[in-house]
Amino acid sequence: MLDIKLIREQKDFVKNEIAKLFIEAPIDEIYELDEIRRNKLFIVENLRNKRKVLSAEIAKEKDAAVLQSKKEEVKEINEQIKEEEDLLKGIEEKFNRLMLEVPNLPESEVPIGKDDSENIPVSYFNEKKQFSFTPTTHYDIGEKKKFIDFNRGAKISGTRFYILRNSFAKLQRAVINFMLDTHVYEHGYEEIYPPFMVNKECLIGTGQLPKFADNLYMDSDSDMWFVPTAEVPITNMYRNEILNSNELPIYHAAYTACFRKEKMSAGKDSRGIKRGHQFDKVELVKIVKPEDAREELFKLIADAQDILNRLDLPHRLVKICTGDLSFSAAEKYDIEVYAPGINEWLEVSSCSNFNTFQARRANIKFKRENDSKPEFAATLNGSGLALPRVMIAIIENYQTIDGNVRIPEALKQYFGSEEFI
RNA sequence: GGAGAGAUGGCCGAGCUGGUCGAAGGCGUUCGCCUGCUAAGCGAAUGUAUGUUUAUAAAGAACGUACCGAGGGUUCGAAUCCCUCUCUCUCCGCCA
Repeated sequence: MLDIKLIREQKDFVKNEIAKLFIEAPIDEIYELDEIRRNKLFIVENLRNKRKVLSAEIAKEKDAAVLQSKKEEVKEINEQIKEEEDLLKGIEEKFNRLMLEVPNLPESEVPIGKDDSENIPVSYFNEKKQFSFTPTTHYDIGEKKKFIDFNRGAKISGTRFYILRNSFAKLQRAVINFMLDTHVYEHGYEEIYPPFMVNKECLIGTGQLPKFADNLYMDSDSDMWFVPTAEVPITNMYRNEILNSNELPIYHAAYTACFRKEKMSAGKDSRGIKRGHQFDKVELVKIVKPEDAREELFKLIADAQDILNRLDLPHRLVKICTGDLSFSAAEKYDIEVYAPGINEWLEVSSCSNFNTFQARRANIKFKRENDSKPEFAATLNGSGLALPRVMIAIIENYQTIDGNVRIPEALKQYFGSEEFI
């Protein structure tokens, strides 16, 4: 959520910034509604004050006739209050609804661009591997060795579900442990195991709702929503809290399964394990002082990249342009790993700085000093990393000519004496 | 799932026979005094959000409104009474 004062005082600037995102937002409407809202609030508050004063007089009034007339007077005021309050409530509901639909403003460093075709790969890491044979895909290897069971996955759960078996299941578990261990022991994150289901407030807090409900699974009679990413439970741990500045920065790393309907990408990426309704992910979340947000973003990106470096996987960093920024993000970088079998750059991480946008929605504040005014904190997050695509990259990059997969050096400690799977 | 108890400010904890209660008291924190140093002692300050007016380079100031788990109701007036919901604790049942 944006600061209403920013819209109130610099409406044209806000409109200009949002134009860079190539989407529409009802800024003019909000601006007008804000003024109407404040006028109405003023009226209501004055009426309430009148009532309060009269009530205090009634408490002291001795004369029965005067008492009665004052009571009547308050009753009339109450009717007015009721009327005005109803109007105010309607105005505020609309105002809040519109405010929740306004996206975050981009950082000035974000390149202007219409859509993902204008994202900019800024740097490349680790050489692509040279193969003496034509590398095949992870799904061919997986099916041949019976380590991925697509048919049974579809049988028990439907399309876009698969079953990992045997060595691939073990590999995935090893990668999860490896990533968590690295972030927790090497990068200084606190490990978190959160619920995989959350209430609606959380999803509003981090910005998935109200706009993106169609990508979320939920239990309709208990207001329980499956998390689409650990960002949601982790960031919302601090919802409605005022943190001490000595608690900042907060670094959290969490493994969760993630659930997404992926309706909008129907038909896309249907082959393999690249895009499913359920996938595992290790997520990094930071809560920091606003002035530190950008610097923390680059540190977070480095932490995520470190996983790929330790696995010796070729990857690149892509700067996301304004038109491809997600709703809540002010600045975003994707990390894409190269998979030689399917010959694609796969997004394994999306690292975003939200500035105070999510904190405003989730009401996450901090105090600089004991006696200073609470301020909104900045939040950031990034995958560190998304499992299926790291699996694809490992399988396809480490495949051997005889159809096996060599276990990467960094993962050996998670296996016994095995060299290949 | 059944029975009962509870939810108050950073924390603890009064108030709950309705009326200067945004809320006693204590602890904590901050500032000042005192003091070889520290501790103790003494004094003062110390919730959040928002509106109006005013002011500034900023910060602010004055006044108002809302908030005692959430939402509704009764009343001239609700932390206090009534209803619904959520959560916590205790006991019983069930269970990975």
